Amino acid sequence: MQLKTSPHKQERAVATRGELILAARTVFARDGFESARIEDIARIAGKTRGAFYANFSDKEDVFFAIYEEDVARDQERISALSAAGSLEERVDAIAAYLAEALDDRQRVLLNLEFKMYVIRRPQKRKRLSELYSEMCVRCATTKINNLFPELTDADLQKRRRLTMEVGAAMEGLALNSLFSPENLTVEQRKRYLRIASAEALRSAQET
Amino acid sequence: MQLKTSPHKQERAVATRGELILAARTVFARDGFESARIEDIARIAGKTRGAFYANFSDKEDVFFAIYEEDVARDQERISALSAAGSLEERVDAIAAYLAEALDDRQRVLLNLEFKMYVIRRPQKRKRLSELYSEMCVRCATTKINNLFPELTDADLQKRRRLTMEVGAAMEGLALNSLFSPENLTVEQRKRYLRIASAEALRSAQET
Amino acid sequence: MQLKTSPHKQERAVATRGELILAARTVFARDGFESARIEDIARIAGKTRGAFYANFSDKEDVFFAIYEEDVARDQERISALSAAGSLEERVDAIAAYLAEALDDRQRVLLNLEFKMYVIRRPQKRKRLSELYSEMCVRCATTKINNLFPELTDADLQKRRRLTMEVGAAMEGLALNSLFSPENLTVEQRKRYLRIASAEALRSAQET
Amino acid sequence: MQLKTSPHKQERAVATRGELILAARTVFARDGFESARIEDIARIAGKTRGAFYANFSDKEDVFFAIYEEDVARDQERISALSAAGSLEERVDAIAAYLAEALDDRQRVLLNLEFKMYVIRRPQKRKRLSELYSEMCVRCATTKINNLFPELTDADLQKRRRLTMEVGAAMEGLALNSLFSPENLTVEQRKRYLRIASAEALRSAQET
DNA sequence: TATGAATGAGAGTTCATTCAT
DNA sequence: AATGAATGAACTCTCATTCAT
Repeated sequence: MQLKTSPHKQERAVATRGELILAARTVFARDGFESARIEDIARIAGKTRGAFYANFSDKEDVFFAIYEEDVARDQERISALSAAGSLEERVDAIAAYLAEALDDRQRVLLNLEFKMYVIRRPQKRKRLSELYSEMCVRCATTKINNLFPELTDADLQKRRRLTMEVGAAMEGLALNSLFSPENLTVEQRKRYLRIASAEALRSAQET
Repeated sequence: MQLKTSPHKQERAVATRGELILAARTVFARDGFESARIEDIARIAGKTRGAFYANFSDKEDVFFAIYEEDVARDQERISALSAAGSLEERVDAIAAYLAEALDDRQRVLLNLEFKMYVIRRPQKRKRLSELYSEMCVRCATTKINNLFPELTDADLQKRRRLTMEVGAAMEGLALNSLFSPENLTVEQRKRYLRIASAEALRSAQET
Repeated sequence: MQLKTSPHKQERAVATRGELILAARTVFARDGFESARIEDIARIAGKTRGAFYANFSDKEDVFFAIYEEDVARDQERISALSAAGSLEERVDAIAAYLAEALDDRQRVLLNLEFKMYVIRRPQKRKRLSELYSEMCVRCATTKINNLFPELTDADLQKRRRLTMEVGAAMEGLALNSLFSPENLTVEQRKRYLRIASAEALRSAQET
Repeated sequence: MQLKTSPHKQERAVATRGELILAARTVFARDGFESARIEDIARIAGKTRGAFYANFSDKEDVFFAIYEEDVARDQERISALSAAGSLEERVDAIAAYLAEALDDRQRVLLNLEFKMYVIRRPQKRKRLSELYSEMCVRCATTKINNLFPELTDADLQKRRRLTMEVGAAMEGLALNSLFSPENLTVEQRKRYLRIASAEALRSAQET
């Protein structure tokens, strides 16, 4: 009943989990949650189904683990954005980050998948409450807002709107440029992103 | 095996098909394409699986039939929009139509589902080519543009952009307000819609 | 939505269900509930797993269906026993019936299996309440007691004891003669049955 | 890799084995052989699966080890019963021992489980032959018979019958009082035990 | 056209068992 | 002797689809 196990084992276990999550990203993005097969995830990770179930309770479990990773990563990256420079420059910095995120096909598809999943299973929100509040935090109260001291604390609601609106619109553009690249180019998306950000920011400063 | 008082066979068949499509909308919107069960569709339509397979070759078949119906319906409705009035008024008319469409949860979910389906199965595009070109038409070359004679035929590309960009952004907003209604209200979406439409239109008129 | 289906289909469905139950008896008796494989049941019935699941919700479902059939059958048979003749003759009739039941290896094993199942899952009793009360009825208040008008209604408790005790003892003998036929022969069981029945009856008649 | 203060390796190994067997009793009695999970056994013993496989070759192996322990224990205890006193007193002593055994739910369930196991796997008898003959010895040729010098050696068969019949009947009563305690109380079982023992003994003395 | 019994491939999940440490 | 990560066979159950009627 020793809880201390050899470092090798622990390392191996962590590595396996990481490989499985990585593989799961590929498969969920490629096939969608429903069509994703555990066996595919395991095989891509170079493991078997058994290894999968040793690390996750079920398919939903990895799915959420991916989301957790993404939330953590985004928060870190956004925190790292510089708060220095003119308003213009800071808008640029965020726009660049968003543009990068939107260029990541896998990331966009996983986000869409996750949102559809939650929309269809409102009862899962309870279990997701932690993740969900993290997401809200990420959207509204993270460092992103510190980038804009022009918006006082009293404007929390507005900052939320700002973030959500621009993010949402961009997601729609990303989805549709995957759906129909001929009609909605990456260039257009970038242009729109700049316009929308500026507009949203401007409107948030009103009143 | 007497047929009762019901009308001609053909009429009944058409009615059955319609009822099945209606039921399929409900089920696809509720469960998503993969999780949708043929039996549920049939039951909601008051039929059995047999009736389903008498009318559609498979699950994908109804799915596309729904899309066809939607494309046709949108074209009709948009054609019916008045081309009279000031630019402002015409923007209003379209915005009102879009707002209505975005308020229809089922419609939004079906659209998302369809797009995800196509994104994941690029090879299906060939089979979808007819539908797909219809969709492009709907997006760019339909009567919607006739509403704006200010934009000359030479600006076809710009008109495309106009439609796609605004539509895509709105879809993103719709998705996210389903995902997180607390953070993105219908009111916000409507406000954003007006701003984005005007901006897009303005940018389309440049040069 | 006609509920009336062709007689052929109905007949076929009923026949299939019957064949599956029959096969399930064989498999449950041979392998026990846990080890019984649905596929074996289906194959022995000449069907596939799908047919099984069209007729039963799960493994437990057939298991209980078998029990229901057995309860019904026993009640019928016992009702048919003649209430005429001397006490001796009536004891003989019941003893003969019990002896027959105990000679049926499959029946004994299924009964044991069912009892073990319930013992280990007390929470299942709620769902089993109907079956369970039927069983009690079968044990205590059925026609079996009418065979012995010597025991007045006031002695219901005693009649219960009579039935349960003898039945239980016999089940133990049946189990052990399956377990160790060399040490406990059928002959012995029959002799013991007569003795125990008479003794139980005698003791039941005592004040 | 220093070994702590614990005693010799061998002693630890014996202790581990004992703890595992103890845990296995709990789990087999609770879940049955098929449903019993090695992991549960190990966890209850405060060990891991590895410890289990270091001590037993497989699940069947512990199962039989339990049986061996039980056989040994019963023989010891029965040997310890006093052969002094009147016939009546000696019957009482044995009846008391049986009553105690039947009150032990775990013991009863394990016994039933073991018997069902063997009934279903006649081929296993070969491997079980040692155990099996031990069991027969326990049933017929142990000290239990020495308690009754009234029964001469010539009556070995009868003594066997005596033991088996009463034991079997009692097991049936025990099973059914677990299955349906409302209908078959412990009191009844005890009463029946006395009657059956006396009757069996009497019949063994005949001729 | 419509029925619904039946098929059977396929997926998720469990768990006895192995093996490197 | 003991650990626990990993294996992989086996099993239950689901459901799109077929087909005789």
